[in-house]
Amino acid sequence: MPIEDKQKPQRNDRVTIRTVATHAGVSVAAVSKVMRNAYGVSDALRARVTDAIEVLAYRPSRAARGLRGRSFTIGVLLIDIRNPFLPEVIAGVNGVLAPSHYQAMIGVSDARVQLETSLIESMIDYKMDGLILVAPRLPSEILAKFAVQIPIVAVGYHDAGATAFDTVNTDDQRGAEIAVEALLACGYRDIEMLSLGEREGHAVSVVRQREIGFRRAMQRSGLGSSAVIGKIPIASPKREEAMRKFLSRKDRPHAVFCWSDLDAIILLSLAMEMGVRVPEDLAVIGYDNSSTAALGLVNLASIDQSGRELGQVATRALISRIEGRTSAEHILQTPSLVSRNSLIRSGNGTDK
Amino acid sequence: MPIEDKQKPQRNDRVTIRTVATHAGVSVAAVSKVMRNAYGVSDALRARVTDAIEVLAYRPSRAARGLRGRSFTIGVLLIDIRNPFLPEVIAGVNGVLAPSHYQAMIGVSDARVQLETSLIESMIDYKMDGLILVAPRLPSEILAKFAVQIPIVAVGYHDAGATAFDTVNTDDQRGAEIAVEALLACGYRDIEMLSLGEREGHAVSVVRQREIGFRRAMQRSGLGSSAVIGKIPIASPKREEAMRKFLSRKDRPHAVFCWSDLDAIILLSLAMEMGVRVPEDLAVIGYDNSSTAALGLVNLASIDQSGRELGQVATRALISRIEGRTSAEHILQTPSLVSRNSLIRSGNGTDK
DNA sequence: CGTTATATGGAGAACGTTCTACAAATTGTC
DNA sequence: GACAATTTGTAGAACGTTCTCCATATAACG
Repeated sequence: MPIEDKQKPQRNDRVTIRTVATHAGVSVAAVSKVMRNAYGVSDALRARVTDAIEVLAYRPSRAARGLRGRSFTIGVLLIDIRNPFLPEVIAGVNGVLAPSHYQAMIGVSDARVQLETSLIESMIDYKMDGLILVAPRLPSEILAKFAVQIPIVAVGYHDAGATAFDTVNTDDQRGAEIAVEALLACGYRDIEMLSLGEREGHAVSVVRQREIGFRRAMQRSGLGSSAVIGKIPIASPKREEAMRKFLSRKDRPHAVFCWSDLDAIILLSLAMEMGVRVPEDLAVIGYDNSSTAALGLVNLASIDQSGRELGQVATRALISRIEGRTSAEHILQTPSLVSRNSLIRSGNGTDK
Repeated sequence: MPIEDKQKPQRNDRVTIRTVATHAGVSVAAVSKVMRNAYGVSDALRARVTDAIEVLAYRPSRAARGLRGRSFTIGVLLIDIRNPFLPEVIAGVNGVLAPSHYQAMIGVSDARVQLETSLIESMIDYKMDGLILVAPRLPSEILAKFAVQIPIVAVGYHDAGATAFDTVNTDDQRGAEIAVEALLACGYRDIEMLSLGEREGHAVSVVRQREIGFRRAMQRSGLGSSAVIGKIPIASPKREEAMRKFLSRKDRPHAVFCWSDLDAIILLSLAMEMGVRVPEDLAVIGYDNSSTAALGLVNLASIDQSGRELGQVATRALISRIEGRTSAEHILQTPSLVSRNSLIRSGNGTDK
């Protein structure tokens, strides 16, 4: 009688690659080969293994996969889940990923550098196959350091000089120019930009890019000297306070370009409260063309950058990088204007 | 000369538990003990290991951890990232998790049962420690089956009879009652509810609960016979079409309770376009008290359920379950009314 | 000083994959 | 029919943890 009878296959109830192998009467390696559809599998073998997988409803353990090879998961890092622009990006990512065998896991950093770092590290520690970082706060050098360990695509991060990772953006400078051009076309000359407070957003952030575009467009029209950029704090209630101050200024301009719909919509609300008519007293144009902007009640003109498309493009870039590309790619989409009543009172408006 | 010189510690550059052990001059097991602060570690040993971890900036691999023990990650499954209510829940989850050593990973199912299943399975395969499912679509039996494999807390899922998993909800029946009571208090008698199309939302969903509450409150006031519930499709453009039809009805009621702010806000917009005055011609009350509802432009009365609190409570429940609780908990929070101009024209309104 | 508790550290077997080397079987070639 | 080339399948070593035994060293006790 053999002492070595420690062959107790059913100790646990989890179906592993070993269960499949036994059931199909083949080796573990064979099953693995079929899974990865590697070279050297006969049709007969493949069929048997596929059947066994089907019957047992086998799912490979992502944890184990991660330990050895790929985990078939890509991590998405969001700076802030509240911005209605971001869900669009996610939708784009999921759309591209759906037919593939990859899946997305999302982390939310709440714009804290600390948390952002630790989430990126976690995703690396999970052996995820690649990362899409949306509007990250970390400086380029740090990202480059991470990019050595894992393929990275940054979205909403203007660093065309990066060699270690890819970037996908809409041309925010151009977007701001379009906004200014639209205001100019309506006849406004005194145009101000409401931007984000100094401490938010670094040099490569979308905000600063939009400022550059704003300045350039104003300059180009000979209005360079009056190209004022107001800085609005990001958090309540200081934000509202700053906007109220702006609205009640004696020398308030007749047109304003807000760096984001988020701010523009609040500005619209406050304007209404304070009896400032839009667009008669003040024309407003935002950025992002969020779903709220499109509401009849709001009717905010905005610069559209398709978040969905951005997500799609970023995902495709990431996959190509995962599959071996090493040279950096820097993709720039062109934004477009969506004109609405906050810019100029249109025919189908509500002022009958 | 020994043939066995395969001791090449620096083959890869990843700092593993082995690197730490070598650096500290102790065994791998010792380091692991310190990490888990298990029994049987002297202060001296702990200090040396801690130092080594610090110096080497060691991070344990989540993949490896998952394979053997816990991964210190909890999965959050969102039905839809667009609903502004959900970010609040995430904020609550992150808030509770931040000081702990747990981290949240989010999956977005886009309300597809297929994707929801596969995401839950993935999270199990990652050996996550627990799951928070927000408004899942899967039937209770399926969730129970998953709950055998991993601790689960369902949010926005009314199944107080579930024994395998916990639920955390606001009392949606009560919320609807509060809405009706508020409308009654303003003197409205002909009240309709605009709910979600039949095919969306199952018996345990929040929508159906709100319908029950609506009916009960109407019945209680002797208005049971006129308690009409209209069903609005969830997707554009059918949604807008149905709402337009409602707004142009000859027998349109004077007050309407929308199952969600999402719909209420669109209704408000269409009402404005069609010249239906709110609240003079039609009073509207929504549900969720989303940030958009609070905008001065919108000014939508709503039932507030603190998403943040829901997230916090759910997270705490999950952690206690991970730590061993096996009896099911079913938590019910009480929602509250936030009155605004869409309900009744208040003094500080804009109609000067 | 011998015996027994107790505190401390380490060996080594999992966990479920991937993937390199290699063996065995089959086919092709002269 | 001998040999090489090719195809097909398998053994078994990683991967980086956790955690159950064990082996010591030290303290306690008579």
